[in-house]
Amino acid sequence: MPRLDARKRDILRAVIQTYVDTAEPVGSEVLAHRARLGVSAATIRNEMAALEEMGLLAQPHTSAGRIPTDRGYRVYVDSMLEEEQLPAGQRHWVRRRLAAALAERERVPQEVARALATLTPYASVVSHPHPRRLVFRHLHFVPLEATRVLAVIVTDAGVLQARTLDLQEPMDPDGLERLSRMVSQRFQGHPLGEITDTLLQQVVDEVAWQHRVVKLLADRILRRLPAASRRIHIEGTANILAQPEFRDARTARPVLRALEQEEVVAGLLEDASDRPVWIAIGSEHRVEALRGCSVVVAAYRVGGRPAGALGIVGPTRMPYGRVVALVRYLADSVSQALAEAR
Amino acid sequence: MPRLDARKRDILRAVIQTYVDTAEPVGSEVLAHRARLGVSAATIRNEMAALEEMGLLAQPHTSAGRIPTDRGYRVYVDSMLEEEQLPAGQRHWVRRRLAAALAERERVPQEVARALATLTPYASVVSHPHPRRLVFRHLHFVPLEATRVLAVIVTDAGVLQARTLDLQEPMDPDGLERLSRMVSQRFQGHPLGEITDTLLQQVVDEVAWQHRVVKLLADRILRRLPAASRRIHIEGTANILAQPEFRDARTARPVLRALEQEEVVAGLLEDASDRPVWIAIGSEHRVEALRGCSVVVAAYRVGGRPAGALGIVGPTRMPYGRVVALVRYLADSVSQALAEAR
DNA sequence: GTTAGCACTCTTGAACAAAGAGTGCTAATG
DNA sequence: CATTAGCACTCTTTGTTCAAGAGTGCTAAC
Repeated sequence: MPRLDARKRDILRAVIQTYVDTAEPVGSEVLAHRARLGVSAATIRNEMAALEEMGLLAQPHTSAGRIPTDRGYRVYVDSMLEEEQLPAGQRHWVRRRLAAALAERERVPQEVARALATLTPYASVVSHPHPRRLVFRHLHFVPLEATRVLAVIVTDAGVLQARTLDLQEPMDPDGLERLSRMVSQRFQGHPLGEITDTLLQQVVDEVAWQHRVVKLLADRILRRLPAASRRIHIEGTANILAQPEFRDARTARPVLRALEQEEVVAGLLEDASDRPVWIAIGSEHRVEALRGCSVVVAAYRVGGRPAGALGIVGPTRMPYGRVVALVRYLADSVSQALAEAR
Repeated sequence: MPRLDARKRDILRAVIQTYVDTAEPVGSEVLAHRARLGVSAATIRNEMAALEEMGLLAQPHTSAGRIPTDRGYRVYVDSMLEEEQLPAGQRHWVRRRLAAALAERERVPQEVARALATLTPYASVVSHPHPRRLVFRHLHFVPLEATRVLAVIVTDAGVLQARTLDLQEPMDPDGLERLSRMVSQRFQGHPLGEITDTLLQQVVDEVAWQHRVVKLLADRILRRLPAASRRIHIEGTANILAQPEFRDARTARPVLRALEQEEVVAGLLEDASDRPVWIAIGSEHRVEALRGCSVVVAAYRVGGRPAGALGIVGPTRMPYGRVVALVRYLADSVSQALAEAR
C-alpha cells in the first residue's frame, strides 16, 4: 500500500478543489493544466491510481476521471483544510441581521437559519438553546379564571414556554402568586439542567399546603423541559435541488424527507453539541437517508457552555474551507450576541 | 364553437379521471375501453377534438393523447365534482390526532398540517387563527426586573404572544398590575379585530398616569397583532417530489422555494379566508412560482367566524373529489375542536 | 350522427457508429 | 530510477437512423 507523500497530497487537494468547482470527474489532463503541479499528466495518472488504491479517489467508470471518496474528503478536511476568511461584506451583513433579531431573542435561531440558507446553496439547520443550558430567571403562574392558569417560564434567552393549563380544582390567586415567587427565588440563576427532580421535590414538600396543584404544575411544566427542547429551524431545503447531484427528484426526495423530520435533524444537531465544529462526511453521521450528504455543524454557547448548534447539510461535494469558516463565524456571532444583551 | 353537451361532459370527466390516475396523456382507444361510454373510439376522437377547440383539453404533441387544461379542470370541478366520503378509518384517525393535540391548543395547526401531509401526497399548508378573529381574554404584564416586563396575550385559542420587553424607564409593579386589569376588563370577550387604534387611544388616555409606558406597550404589543398573524405551518413539501410532473428537480425547485416562504403561503391562505372551500387551479391563484400547481384550501372557524385556513398544494393533476372532501372534513373538525374545549 | 378504415404525424426505443475523454501500460529519456 | 511521451484500449456520450407504437384527423360507408 502506497504512502501519502507530499505530491499525492497536492494531487488529492487539486482533485477535490476542482471537483468541488465543476461537479465533473476530473482527469489527469485537466488537472495538469489547471493546477500548477509541475508534473505531466502521465505522472498524475500514476499518482491517481495510487490514490484510488488507497481508497481516497474513485472512478465512476473505467474511462472517466476521478472523484473523491468520503475517505478522500476526510483526509482533505483533516490535514489540508485551508479555512477561508469570510468576506467583510458578509460579516457585516450577518452582524446586522443578528443585531436586528436580538430585539426578540427567541427569533435569533430562525434568523440564523435564514442567513445560512441565503449565504450557502445548502439547507441550514439551527437548534434553539437547549433548555438544560439556559439560565432560569422566572416562573410565573398567572391566574386567568378559577381553574385556568397561565404558566410562563422565562430564561436568559427569553420566554421559554408559555402555556395555559386547565386545573382540576380551583386555586386561589394568592397561592399562585406565592408559588410563583417561591419557585422563582429558589431557582433564579441556575441552569435548568440543575433543576433536578429531587430539587423540585424539595420545593414541592415545602409548599405542601397546596400539594396537589403544585405537583401538577411541576409535572406538566418543569418535568417536560427536555421534551420542549426540540425546537429547531430548518431553512433552504429547496437549495439542495440546485445541486447537480440531486437533479433527479428521486435522489433528492429521501434527503428532503429526512430534513423535514425535526427529530432527525435534532439528533444530528445533538451529536455536534460539544464540538467547536463538527464535520460529518457522507456516511460518518447516523442518518441513513442523508448518506450522500455532509453535515457541518458548530455549537454555540450561552454562559460559556454549549447551548445549541447550527450548521448546514449539503452534498459531500462542498467547499469545506468556506463552509467551515461561515459556520464557525455564525456560531461565534450567536454566542456573542446571546451573551451580550440579556 | 361547440356546446358542452352531455356526452362531451362524460368524456371530459373520463379523461380527467383517467389522467389523474395514470399521469399519461389519454387517447381515444384507451378511453373507449376503460370508460363505458357506449360509443366508439372514433366518436370519442371527434368529441375530444371539440373539447380541445373549446380549450378544455390539450395535446402535448400531435400524436399523443389528451390532457386536461386548467380550464378543463375548472369545468370539471365546477359542475361534475363528485365529492367523496372520507373512509371511516381516516375520519377516526384524524379525530384522535386532533383530540390529542387539543391539550395544547397552540399545537393544533401543526398537527393538522402533519395529518394532511400524511393523508395526501402533497404539501400541506395551515395557518394559525388570525388574531383579528380571536377573542381577547387576558393581557398580562408581569414585572420581571425593574425595567423588564413580560407581556402575555391570551385568547380563546390559547397564548397568542408572550414576549419580554425592555423598557426605557422603571415601572412599579402595582402600576403594571392595574394596567393589566384595566386592559383585560375593557376588552375581554371582544375579537381582537375590534380593538382599534381609537379604542386603544381611549384606554391610553384613561390611564394617563403612566402615559409613556402604556403607549410603548400599546405600540409594541397590540398594534403589531396583524404582523404576528403570520404563523403558518407547512409540511410534506418533499411529497411533491414523488409526483411525476416534478420528477425533475429543476421544475420542482421553484415550487419548493415558494413553499418555503411563509409570506407567500400566508398570502395564499388569506385569499381563501372567507370561502368554505377554495380551489385554485394552476394559474388561478396569484403565486407565479406555483403555476403548475393547484391549491385546495378551506377556512376553519372560531366563534362562528372564519379564523384561519388549511389545505394542500399539489400538481393540477389531483383527485379533486377526494382532496376537497378531506380538506373540508379537516376544516370542519378543526372548527369543532376549537369551539368545544376552550 | 356514428363508425370503420387508413394515411399521416410524432414520440420512443433500439441499434449503431463516431467522437471524445481518460486510462493504463510500455518504452524512451534525463 | 523516477518521469514522461506515445499509444492502444475502454467506456461514455452524442447523434443518426430505423422500426415500432400510439394516436390523431379525415374520408367514406353505414
